Amino acid sequence: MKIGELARAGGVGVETIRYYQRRGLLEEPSRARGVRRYGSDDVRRLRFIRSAQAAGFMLEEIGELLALDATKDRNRVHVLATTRIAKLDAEILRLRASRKALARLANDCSTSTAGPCPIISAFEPRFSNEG
Amino acid sequence: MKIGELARAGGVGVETIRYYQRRGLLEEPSRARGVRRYGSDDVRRLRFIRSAQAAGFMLEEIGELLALDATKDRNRVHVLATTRIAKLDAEILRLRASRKALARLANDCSTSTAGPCPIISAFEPRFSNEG
DNA sequence: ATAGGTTCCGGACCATGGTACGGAATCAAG
DNA sequence: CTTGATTCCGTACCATGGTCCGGAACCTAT
Repeated sequence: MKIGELARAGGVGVETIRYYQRRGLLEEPSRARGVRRYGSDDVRRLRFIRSAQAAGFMLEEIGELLALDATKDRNRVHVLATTRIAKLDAEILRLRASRKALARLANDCSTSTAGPCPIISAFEPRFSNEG
Repeated sequence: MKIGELARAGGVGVETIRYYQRRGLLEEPSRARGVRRYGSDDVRRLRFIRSAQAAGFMLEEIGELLALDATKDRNRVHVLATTRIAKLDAEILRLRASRKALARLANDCSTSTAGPCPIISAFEPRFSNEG
């Protein structure tokens, strides 16, 4: 299996494989006359990376997950997961607050057809504070 | 008012002001012997930028908002806002999906104390597919 | 006048996760 | 054996929003 096949198997680009190797997420495989040869382990590892990414882990954390032992290092894995959940929660709250404020403004903008745009006005201390 | 005072008034760093000027978000103010002098308009504009950022707009969009007229360009503002809301919604859904999957795994990890870590296993096609 | 704090400026650098480039070598098919 | 696709490699570049650097000029207080 050459790099292009691995990339297709994992749904990523060739450059991404090479990037993961530089990052240490994928090992440098054996080579036949200079050309890297991969096996099913590499496909699994690549899919692990994509799964963990989908769960919100950063590549650096994924590197640590890959280095851990599923049987021995459960505590550490659990810490990584709960930390990541906390970060996801914080980010979701932030986005929801933005969403809410913006939705209200957009609604005001639709209902009131005269005067200055409420969205612009809301951002302008000139209108809301100074008069 | 010099750049440092403006920065403090807006709760940002001096470099951020200069960056916004490079980006065209803040105008280059008049100068006294080479030193930029700012007024309350600049503080308002800076606060506008921070407010719009808090609502999830990117700097490029904020540049457009700043160039628009609150009275004439209501339609355009409304489009920018609803587009931004859609992007926020998509991002929130993505994060919530990650959050949900990860929370379930972390819970499994807490409840089952034997065997391989469910979080690692969930990412490993080896465990879930191949046996 | 002089010391210390600010400002000015372009350009480099940070995180994050890739993507693109260009020339050489190698691989697979005819 | 030739042709065209693929691989290899280091390096530069992309988006996004800044942050830092270093040396020169300026500003303020004493």
